[in-house]
Amino acid sequence: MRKAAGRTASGRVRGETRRRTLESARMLFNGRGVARVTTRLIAETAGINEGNLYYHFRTKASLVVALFAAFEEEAAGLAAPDGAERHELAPHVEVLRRWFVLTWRYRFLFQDMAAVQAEAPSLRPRLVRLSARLQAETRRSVADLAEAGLIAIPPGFEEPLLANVWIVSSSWIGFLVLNERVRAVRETHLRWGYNQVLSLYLPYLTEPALVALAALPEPSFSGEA
Amino acid sequence: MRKAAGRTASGRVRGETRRRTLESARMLFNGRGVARVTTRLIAETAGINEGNLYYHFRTKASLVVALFAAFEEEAAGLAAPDGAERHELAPHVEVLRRWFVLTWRYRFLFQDMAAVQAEAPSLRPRLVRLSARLQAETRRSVADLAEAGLIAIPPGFEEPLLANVWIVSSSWIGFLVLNERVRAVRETHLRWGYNQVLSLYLPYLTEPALVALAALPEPSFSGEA
DNA sequence: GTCTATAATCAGATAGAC
DNA sequence: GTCTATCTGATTATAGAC
Repeated sequence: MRKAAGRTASGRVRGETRRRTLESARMLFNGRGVARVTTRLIAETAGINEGNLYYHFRTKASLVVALFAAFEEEAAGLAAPDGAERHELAPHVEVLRRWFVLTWRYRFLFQDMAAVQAEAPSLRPRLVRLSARLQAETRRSVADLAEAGLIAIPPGFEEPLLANVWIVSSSWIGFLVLNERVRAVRETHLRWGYNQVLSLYLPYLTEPALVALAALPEPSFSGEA
Repeated sequence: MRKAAGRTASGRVRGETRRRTLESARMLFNGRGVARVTTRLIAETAGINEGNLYYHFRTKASLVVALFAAFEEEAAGLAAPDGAERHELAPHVEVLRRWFVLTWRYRFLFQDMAAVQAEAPSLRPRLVRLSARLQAETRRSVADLAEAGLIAIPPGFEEPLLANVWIVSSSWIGFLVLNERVRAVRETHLRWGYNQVLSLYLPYLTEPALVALAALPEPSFSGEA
């Protein structure tokens, strides 16, 4: 029997095991936190043997690193609006929405940041850089909106606002998990978090911005696991 | 040689070992997270043997539970202003300050909530209750201030604000740890977090409240470990 | 109450056959 | 690439002498 193209000796699609392992790890990390997920469980969930897992990932930390790299790559595509769009509200809001969908898929990175750094200390500078980049882009967004007369932030209020945006963006899930009995978080929850962040900006939006915001269609948070 | 009153056969003050063990555990948990602190390290820090630690605390979880109980007890003393004070700004702000000092001492409970619940699942309902109680008191504070004309929150803005107050109050430390190289956090940091929470209220304070706030003396966050 | 073993468990990781 | 078998080390916890 001839080997099909792109398949291994055991008949699997090349790269499939690696992909499935990462996917299992991501979902398990999201659900129970990095520290409480064993390589055994990841292998089991991926339908492979633990020894095989270690063939693809020589350490548990390298799994975490690989997932972070995937997140980083997706996050790189999330730039603040440019050109003509800079002075409109909608594109800025859209970036926020996309950021929420992305961070949701990798929520363990934010909910469980301490465990992530304990497991893979080498990620620290990359986490710091990511956070810095995103805060810088948020700052630019706000500046763009201010230029366009869509937001008006009194002097001295901007820095605390930006910090709170980051804090709420990365910690709202913990609130839900504690306060509601949220096990499987769904579209409603994602929308809830998004609205929490929006509510931070609300007091500073000008009348035209509020009108534009009300006119926007409800954002979609199509339910990814 | 006669045994001094209140001392054990080995000459220690009664209850001392237990107290020192708890204190060591609290500081280690604050510094490195519950999951990364071993009973060995706690015993070492407390200057006792590991076997001895297990004489005082039969499980690691019971250490966590004991610390939570201590926190709960201190938190019970933190009630929202009552009587005539209800309609003044200062007492409400003072409660916020005291809350910050307290949560600082037990910050591992908030920074590391997942690990706490993993270690001592029985704490879950107590954590939920505590969170509910504090949110209810915040809600009452806001209602009192609104009655007194010190704060004016548009309809629909209150619930998101209250949630954000909780989120920022319990997650601001994570922001600092990621963004600054904060190892030993000090008075400045505590004040920073306090100001972050205050900044959430700021857009809704009325003119008299802003005047009263400006007149208040700088709050003190005397440096506890 | 405090110590010195030591047990029991379990996670991460490796060796080598297939 | 995948599996079986096994090692190593760390960590919680216990038994029993002092």
